[in-house]
Amino acid sequence: MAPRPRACSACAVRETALCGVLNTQQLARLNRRSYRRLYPAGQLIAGVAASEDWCATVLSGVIKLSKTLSDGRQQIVALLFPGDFLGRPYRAEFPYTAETATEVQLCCYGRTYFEGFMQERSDLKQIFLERTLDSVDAARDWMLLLGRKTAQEKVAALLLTILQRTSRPCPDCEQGPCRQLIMPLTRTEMADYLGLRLETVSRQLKQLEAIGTIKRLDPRRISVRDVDALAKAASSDSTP
Amino acid sequence: MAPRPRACSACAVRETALCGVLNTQQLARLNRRSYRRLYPAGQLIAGVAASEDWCATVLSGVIKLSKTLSDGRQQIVALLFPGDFLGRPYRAEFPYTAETATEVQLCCYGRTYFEGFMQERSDLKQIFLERTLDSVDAARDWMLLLGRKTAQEKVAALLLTILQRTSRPCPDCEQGPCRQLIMPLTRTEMADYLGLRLETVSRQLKQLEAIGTIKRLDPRRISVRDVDALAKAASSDSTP
DNA sequence: CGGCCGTTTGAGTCACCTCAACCACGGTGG
DNA sequence: CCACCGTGGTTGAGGTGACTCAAACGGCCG
Repeated sequence: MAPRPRACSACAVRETALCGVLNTQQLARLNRRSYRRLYPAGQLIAGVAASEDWCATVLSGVIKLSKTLSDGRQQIVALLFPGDFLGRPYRAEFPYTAETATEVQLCCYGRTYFEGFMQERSDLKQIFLERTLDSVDAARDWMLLLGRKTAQEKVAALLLTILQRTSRPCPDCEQGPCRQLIMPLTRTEMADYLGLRLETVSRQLKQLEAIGTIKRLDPRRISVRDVDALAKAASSDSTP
Repeated sequence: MAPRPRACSACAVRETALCGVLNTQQLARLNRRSYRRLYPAGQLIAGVAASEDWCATVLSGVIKLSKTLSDGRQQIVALLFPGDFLGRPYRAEFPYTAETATEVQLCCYGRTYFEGFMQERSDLKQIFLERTLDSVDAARDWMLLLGRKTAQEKVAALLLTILQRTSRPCPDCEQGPCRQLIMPLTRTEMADYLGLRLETVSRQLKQLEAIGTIKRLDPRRISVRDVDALAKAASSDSTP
């Protein structure tokens, strides 16, 4: 459940994670206070009730952050991919529910220790700040989607996001406009992220397939025949 | 258009703004490099095309940040009230459209100067970071509203937000459960913030009045008869 | 084989949108 | 002083995109 830390130099997210700015010596210090955790898919990581005194870097897998209304209505407010940061520094309570969408591996640190480390290493804090600013932008982009886009555009936009965050070449047709993606979310989760019902998501996927933009290989695997058409279907905002 | 700076000690947002953490000496230094701007209501402050090299603290009034799709669909992604920060440090492009909802007074600084000042005064940067983290939370709260709440709940939630951010005692009935608010937004703007149409906003306001939760004094002035009922109508999230 | 889970598909409904008329208010100019 | 607009808000009638309910499908596992 908590394997011993391994060398940061061999870390899968060495360049993309926050700690990418640290030199080897600083990295070694942080490493000594870090520990790994492995969660199966569909597991609660951090709730709201429990005050969370730790934070982490995602090494592998996908985490969903969600908020729930008292009557059960749920909204996924963010997805965390490898290299992303999980936690809420400077605050004991974590204001979301964090659950694994797939199997997830984390590199964890104590929250206050990490805060102290940021205080010392101002460049780390700087990167953290810039990432937080990016999170604001991402959340606001998604607000535009939730408030103003049609079901069709929402589903297309989600496919695009997944494609960008987990780019992998399509085994059939190397490079070119065709790409394959593996959806880390169930239909219900996709709906909870898009502010839709699962049936609507399913129907929109069918329609995107009907117009030739994508092809469903199986419920989880989707081949994007035409990335440009998908981007057009998503009305990727330009904010001119 | 750009009155000379005045003493920070007499500033209306002295305690609530970012610069509240600075001591008088540091404040004086920042003050020397700041200048004020006054905008009438309904004015474009900062666009997307123009690279913005300045940022500011809101002294008075309300600013809306919005994003627009190429076909004109618009979503307001945030409202800025007195004491709030406007701008995007560490980036030349400002990713939103900023417009005044009411008359607005700003205290402006050069963007790179402000960045340098944050670098020196790490406690300023700290506060800025914590505010940015709060912005993420606020945006995600609104995502829940946009994705999962009904028109009725959305309108109620907006009234609550305005009430909280611009609390003023009701002239008729001092304290008690009754409060009055002055809506800084038009119906169209309310709709753009809530992901609705203006007609729907108008109808929901009527219905909230019909059930006795609010009373419309005139289009801009609303008396909240029962704040608890309004909070209930808004399904204020608990995330249990 | 049988049950379960996630997904798909269909039919009917409804909350919100669209279109359109009307109203109240404030400014302008004859 | 009043006729004339223009703007923002309200109200009504009708339409529709997404939801609701329900059934059937397919893969997986015991």
